[in-house]
Amino acid sequence: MGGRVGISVTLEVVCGKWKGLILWKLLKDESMRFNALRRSLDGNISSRILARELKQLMNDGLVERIDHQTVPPHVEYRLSPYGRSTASFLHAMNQWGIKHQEELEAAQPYPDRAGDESTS
Amino acid sequence: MGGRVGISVTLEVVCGKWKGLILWKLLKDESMRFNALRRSLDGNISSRILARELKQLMNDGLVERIDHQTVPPHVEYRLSPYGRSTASFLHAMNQWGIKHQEELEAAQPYPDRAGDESTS
DNA sequence: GTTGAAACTAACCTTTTTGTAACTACTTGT
DNA sequence: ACAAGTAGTTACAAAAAGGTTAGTTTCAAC
Repeated sequence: MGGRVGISVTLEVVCGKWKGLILWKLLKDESMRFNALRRSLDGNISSRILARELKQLMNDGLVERIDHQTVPPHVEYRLSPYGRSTASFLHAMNQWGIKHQEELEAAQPYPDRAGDESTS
Repeated sequence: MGGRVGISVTLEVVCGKWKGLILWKLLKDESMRFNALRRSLDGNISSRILARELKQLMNDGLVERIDHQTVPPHVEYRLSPYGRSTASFLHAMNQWGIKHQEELEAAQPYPDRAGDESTS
């Protein structure tokens, strides 16, 4: 036994291709509309995925949804006060990521992240 | 444009079901043998997966493999000096995870992390 | 002399995650 | 009238991640 530590909880919340980026974006931009957020994320997250990610983040109490109840819909997403507490580790992760990228570029000519394919 | 930030790099390195736990374990235990590490991780990571995770972590320069070259094999894994720098965000993630778990338990009677299934 | 442990690897399979395309209702701009 | 934008949803498909079983080599214990 030694698995159920804080780390695993945090990873469940933040892991995946988009969650971290969404939180990071909302941490900087205060509040964003659905499609604006969508377009800001590298341009290629589908609405289906974004909707689901946001739903999960709301479920975890990190993101709030403000529906302005207008007829061409106007909905905004923002971090909850608690959601903003993720800044504690997101900043650290961001710092490290920047450093790590430099390390990798300096050390490895071939950024080979395969690790499973045949090398014969 | 706005995707390729430090966060995404860090998530690529640390994400998934096991990487974070492996780093966390090696951060505390200094050096571990393959099967000892395996058994310490909740008991149910397969050797195939552990081998692959370690390979990727080595590829990223975070973990070192020390092969004692004995005939019933004896191999140890440990964090590289650089690997130990992940402590900067792993500690923060761990802290937050512990807090978050308390928040969830206090707030939500049903820990429903589904978010995709039919609700009809 | 069969069993078990060491550190893996290969073939195969299942589950989870992510993505695509089309479509909803309603309104504004052309 | 017709296209486009708003915030999504549904059905379907692909890819990635994770897991199972068995097998390798050599020695030490029973």
